[in-house]
Amino acid sequence: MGLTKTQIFNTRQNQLAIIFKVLAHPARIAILQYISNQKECICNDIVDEIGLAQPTISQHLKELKSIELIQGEIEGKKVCYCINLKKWKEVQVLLNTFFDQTKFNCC
Amino acid sequence: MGLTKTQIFNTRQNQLAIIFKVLAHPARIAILQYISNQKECICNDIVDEIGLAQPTISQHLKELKSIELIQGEIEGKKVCYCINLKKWKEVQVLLNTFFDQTKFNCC
DNA sequence: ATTTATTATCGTAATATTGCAATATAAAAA
DNA sequence: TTTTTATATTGCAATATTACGATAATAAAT
Repeated sequence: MGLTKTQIFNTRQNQLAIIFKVLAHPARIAILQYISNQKECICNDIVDEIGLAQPTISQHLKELKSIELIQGEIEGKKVCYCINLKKWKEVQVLLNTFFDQTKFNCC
Repeated sequence: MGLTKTQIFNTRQNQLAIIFKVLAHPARIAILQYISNQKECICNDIVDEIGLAQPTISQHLKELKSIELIQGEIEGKKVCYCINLKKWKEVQVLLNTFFDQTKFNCC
């Protein structure tokens, strides 16, 4: 096994799980925090800041891009990574909806 | 490798990542939704509801318990699992703080 | 006391994730 | 054109996660 049985869950449940999974790494949390506080957010600066190898950071950035939480704008040989504010807020609403929809009937 | 370098991140970043990781599975999302909408939240009912084997559900419940999102009360040979409302709200606040603290200086 | 019912734990196979060296790609600088 | 700089991709080793059969543990029912 080792394979999540996504087919037995609904779209919303799988969507939430994917979002949580992308956020489930301290490096990706740190990258998001760093990007959001910089005026110039260049990949190479992130490598210096975080302390992981360049390919590792590149891979984490790819995962953050996969759910569009960040977007990269090519500027010559550099890439400026930025928070996708629209998606960021959408995700926050989605997570809050999940937390608010629990009804606590039990115990 | 395959081992997350937690030591290079701060406590808050690691704490957030752990919470996100616990929530990063559709079965655990489904379990939380199911528990929160039942008056009687018995482990065996969860097994019937979700469609994964009993040991698998038991393992997922253990992970949810590990960050105290749920608590289990033994009732004879059954166990009543409930949302830990205090922790639930704490986690929601923690996640919202993370989302609100991004400042979007860039781009 | 034995059986039945409910949940937890162990062991293990399959798959996923993490991290990095090596290398590729692409654009600017020399 | 060659070199340098910045980022992405590939390939791989180490570790983690997912799922489940087998089994243990515990309490109720017979």
